[in-house]
Parts: sequence; C-alpha cells; structure tokens
Amino acid sequence: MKVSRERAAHNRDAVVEAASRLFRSHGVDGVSIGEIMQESGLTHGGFYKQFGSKEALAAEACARALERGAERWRGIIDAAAPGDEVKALTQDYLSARNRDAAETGCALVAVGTDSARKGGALATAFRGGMEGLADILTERTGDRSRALAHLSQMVGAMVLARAVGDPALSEEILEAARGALDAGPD
Amino acid sequence: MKVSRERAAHNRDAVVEAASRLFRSHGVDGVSIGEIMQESGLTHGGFYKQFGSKEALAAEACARALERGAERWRGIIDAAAPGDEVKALTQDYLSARNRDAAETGCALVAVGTDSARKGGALATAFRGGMEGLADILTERTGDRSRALAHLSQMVGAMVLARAVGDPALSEEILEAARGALDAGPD
DNA sequence: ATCCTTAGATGATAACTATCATATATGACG
DNA sequence: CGTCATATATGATAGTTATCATCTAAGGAT
Repeated sequence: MKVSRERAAHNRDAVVEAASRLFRSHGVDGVSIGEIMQESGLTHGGFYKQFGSKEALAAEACARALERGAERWRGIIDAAAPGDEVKALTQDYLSARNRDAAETGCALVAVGTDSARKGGALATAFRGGMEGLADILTERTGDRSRALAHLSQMVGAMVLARAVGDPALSEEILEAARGALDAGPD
Repeated sequence: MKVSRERAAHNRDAVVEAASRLFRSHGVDGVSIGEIMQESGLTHGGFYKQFGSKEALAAEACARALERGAERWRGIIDAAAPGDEVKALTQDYLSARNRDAAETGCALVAVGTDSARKGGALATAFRGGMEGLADILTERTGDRSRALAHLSQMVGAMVLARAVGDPALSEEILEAARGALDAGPD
C-alpha cells in the first residue's frame, strides 16, 4: 500500500535509526536487511525502494550515528564548567555506561573496523563523522594533533574495554586512559 | 583418507594459521569455514573433526595471532637500543606497514570488535593475549596503568587510521599518536 | 600382515541472505 | 471524484553458510 509522504519520510528515518543501532550492536555483517526492516516496523520488501544497497544504508546509518555523537558532545561541552569541557567529555566517553551501550555508543568504536574493511561509502561517511568529532576537540585543545591523539586514546580504550569481556580489567583500562588524558596537556 | 599424526597436526596448524590471517582481514563474520579450509589446502568437511565450532577456531586463531604479536614485540625490544625499547615498539606499531597489513597486523585492532560482540571463548582468548602484550609494556614502563593507556592509544590510532580510508588523514592520525606517546612519560 | 581407528573427502541439510519482481492499497493531484 | 503514482507487502531467486552424516584410504597398534 501507499503511505503519505510524511509517513514515508518518517519510515525511512526509522530505518536509518534502527540500522544505526543494530549495526553498532552487531556489526554490518551481523545484521540482515530483514532484521532492520522488522525493527523499523516494516517488511523487508520495500527496502530497495528507499536505499540502493545495504552498503548505502550502512553509510547513512554511520553518518547519522556520528552526527548524534557530535550532538551529544556539544551538549556535554555546553553543560561543563568553563575550562573543564574536554575533561567532562573524556569522563563521559570513558564510562561504563558508554562501554555497555554499544548500540547507542560512539560509532567510531563500533563501526571503525567495518569501515576499514568495507571502505567505499561507509568509509567516506566514517571519515566525515570523525572529522566532525575531531573538530569539536580541536576547538577546545587548540591543537589538531593533540585532538587526534586524544580521540585515538578514547577510541582504543573503549575498543579494549569492550573486547576483554571482564568488568575489572575493563574498568582498569578505562581508568588508565582517563588518567593518561587527565595528566596530559589538554 | 587418513593421514599421519604428524601430517594431521601440521594440517590443523595450517587451519589455525589461515584462520588467524583471514579473520583479521575480513572479520569473523566475513569468512566462512569453507574459505578457511580451502586456504589451508583442505576441504570443508573435515573441519568438525578438528574444531568444535567456528567460535572455537576463532578463539584459537585469536590467541595464536596475539601470541605472534607478542613474539614480534619481544624481537623489537631485543633489537632496540637500551632505553629506546618502548619507542621502537611504538614506531613499529604506528606504521603504515602495520596499518596496511591487517591480515598479519595486531589482532587487538582487527579482532577487538568481534571479541566484544561475540564474547565467550573468543573474548577469553583476547583477554589473555592482551594481558600478554600489556605485561611486555608494563615491564618496560614499570607502571601497568601507563602501559594500558599506551596500548589503548596505539590500538585506537590504528583503528581510526585504518577506518578513515584516506592516506593523508590516516598518516596524520598515526603521527599524532606517535607524538603524544613520544612526549609522554614513558 | 591384519584389524581397527581416524583424518579428511564428498555430499546433504536446513537456514539464512541480499536483491529483485510483482501486486496492492492508498495518498496526491487534476 | 477519478486517475495516477508509489510506498510498502508478498513472494521468489540464487547464492551462501554452519553443521552433520557417511564414506574411504591409509596409519598405527597388535
């Protein structure tokens, strides 16, 4: 059946949103189009009327997720005490909450490896989103190189904290990264 | 047909080795048992005589890859000028060579996300391998927390350097991480 | 030398996947 | 109000996958 333009846009949006969560949770290869559509309250068939391919959706979902991440960052910065912005960001990022919520957490961590492997539009979206986050950090550190290193530190700690599957070691990793970034010149 | 014990052990080993490379290249979900067996010069059928499941092989391959990584690290440390060991390790790790050779590169980067998602035996193997690398670093930094932060920094930089799919930005990320680790207290 | 064991080959299965073709109900528009 | 365009549903296809059953050739133990 047909559906109002508004409704169709809303549905399309829901698909991107569901994909953004599911891809972060299970990886691009770990989720099927069918699952994404079902999660969006639709059936699988209409997918290719809205998206060119799974890869195209992955790129769009990645861009969306990273944009959401940037929004979150801006909110934290706005709420932080002046001079404490980067520290507030770091504390929020390197938290057990972020570690345990891959589905809504930072896409740099969740999709990085997929982007490296698949390249193409996904990598382009990834790069764009990463630049956005790096810009936010650079604004605050005044030094792009320092911002990139900071970002790498946070991403790596989160990758490892999630990967080890042991709460104590995981917390140790996050704490070590927090300590290193605290002591740093930012 | 049957094969000598020696030959069987060699074959089994070849499967683990092939898996360790293929999983790092394409992810656990990106490679089939059939491909691994073919790459090992065998057919798919005998797989379950040697391994309990794909997951079990993934765990073994991950352990193997991280063990190889530790061997490499020890070699670099041995070859480095006294006092320069950590720096030599860092330079080797954060290199374009390592970035472009996922199939033989550090499994922390290549398998981290898979380990986080799949947990189980894979995560256990991952944790063990990571502890081994962390120990090597701790021996040299004298401080486990610093070692974990160092490791996180390297892993994160490599994840991002591979993910962005742009040589210039990629090199910028690696250089930023090298700079941060150089300036650090290690 | 013989028997038994077994690594690996062949083949099957049941499920799942990305993608496409077609049908249909209903908005959009005249 | 009637016609048309189209978003979504239903259904199909061709391919892939993990896993298992069975077969067989040859190693190993006696």
